[in-house]
Amino acid sequence: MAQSSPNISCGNCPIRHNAVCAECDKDELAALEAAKSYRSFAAGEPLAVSGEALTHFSSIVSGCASMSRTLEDGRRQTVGLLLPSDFIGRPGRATAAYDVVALSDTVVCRFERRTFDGLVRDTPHIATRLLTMTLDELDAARDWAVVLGRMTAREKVAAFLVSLIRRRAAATGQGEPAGDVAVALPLSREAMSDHLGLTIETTSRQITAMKKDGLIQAINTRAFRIPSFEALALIAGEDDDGGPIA
Amino acid sequence: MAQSSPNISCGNCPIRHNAVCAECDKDELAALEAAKSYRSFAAGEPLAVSGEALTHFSSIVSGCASMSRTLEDGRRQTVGLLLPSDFIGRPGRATAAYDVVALSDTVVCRFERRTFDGLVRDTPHIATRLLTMTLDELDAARDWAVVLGRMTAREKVAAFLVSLIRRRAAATGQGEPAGDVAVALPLSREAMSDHLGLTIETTSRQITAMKKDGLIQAINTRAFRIPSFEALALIAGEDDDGGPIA
DNA sequence: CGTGACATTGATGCCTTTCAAGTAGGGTGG
DNA sequence: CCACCCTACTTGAAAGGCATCAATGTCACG
Repeated sequence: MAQSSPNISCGNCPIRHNAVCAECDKDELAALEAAKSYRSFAAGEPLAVSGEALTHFSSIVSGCASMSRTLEDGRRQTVGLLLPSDFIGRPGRATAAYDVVALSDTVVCRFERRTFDGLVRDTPHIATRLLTMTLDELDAARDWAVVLGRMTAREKVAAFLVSLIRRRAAATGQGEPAGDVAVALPLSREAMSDHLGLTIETTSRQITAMKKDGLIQAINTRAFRIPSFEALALIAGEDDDGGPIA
Repeated sequence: MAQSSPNISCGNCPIRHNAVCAECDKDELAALEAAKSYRSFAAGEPLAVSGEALTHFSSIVSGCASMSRTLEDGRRQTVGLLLPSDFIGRPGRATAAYDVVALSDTVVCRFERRTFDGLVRDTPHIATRLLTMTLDELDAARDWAVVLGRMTAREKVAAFLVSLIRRRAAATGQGEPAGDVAVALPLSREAMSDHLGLTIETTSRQITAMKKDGLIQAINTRAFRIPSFEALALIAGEDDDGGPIA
């Protein structure tokens, strides 16, 4: 069950320089320290349920969660993969728009909704950071629309791996990945398929085929070695500059 | 060719209460009046080109534009349909992330990029409004991901018509559409297909089939009568409360 | 060592794409 | 004013990719 977690100091926080608090100075941080609390969720637990009250604004500190919507007949589409520093909720809204589920054990740093609304209103450094992050998320969502709308199953799987590897590298302060890289999948084939708009079977078959083609090597079912990141990115529909093909 | 257009007063502006300026008071508006300029684009003209410099932050005043990305082999996905009050550009970025093309004759109200960056920094009412709009756009982009990833061709077409009708109603200050409604398509079958992640042929076939089923009636190729908005929304995967199905 | 969740593999069918041809509407020039 | 033409749209036939249904395999855990 979801549990409160002991507070850690913002100074030691792993997402200190990437989350909504990234631009805050010492004084502002003190105000956040006073208002924040931590909570941990086990893999599979819901952090939010679409349509229901969302009492807190949360930032992922560690772990991984998916944001998704499920249609009446069971079809499900993940609309975002939440990694450390990503946020859940929005100012001025009391209801969750999507289901959010922990994919692995996850810790969040959170603020009561009304408290956070006040922080956004009174702390320009939070407001501007939130705007930047939201604009980034918007670009990411739009980029993903290209994947969902126009790419083949194989391209989708490659694009997913590429984006996962890129985000990992960015989060650890590394530059653009290159050459031989490893990637651990924080999610099941089902969660992956929901993200890609594919069935589990199609996803699995594409992975198998990509192994046969030497694009990826299985370390285990949830971890791959990628002999050539560039080759993978090429399949994902990108030129070798790291951007989408002109 | 793109042309400068005579300025109109913010007081008479059709998007005064919906655009980034919506929350501005009289004094702030005066600053905007001084900095703004208008420009008009004929249908088919580019407002922005992906990867190239974007010198201005623009708001659509009238008309309609599409934001899209084209892959090397010609596959194209529209990532956003821009209607009056929607904006193009983002603070602090000098390069366009997507292609933006006018679908019909379009007028924009715009600010030089650096001027706008200053306005966002110094005018809280603009910053907060921009945040709200960006969060709304993010939700819309995520909602559309469900359509692209999990819906059938027919559902996609229905969802598109529903969203178009809803946006029209919202822009003209009406509530939720109901019963017998008409809708004028501001775009070609091709642009529509790019938005839906379908081919022109599939889109056309679905429209034909929906006519046969009595869901829509052709006024002409670019305008339909919808005998029952509710019936259309149901096909688009929504319950009759206007929200996505639980 | 049995059990259950997760993943892979196989066979088949269907929806969408692809390739191709035909139709309709709008504008132009004779 | 009408024939012509260009573009946009529609319709048809066939192919292909992904989904569906079904079974088998694998690993962790009790």
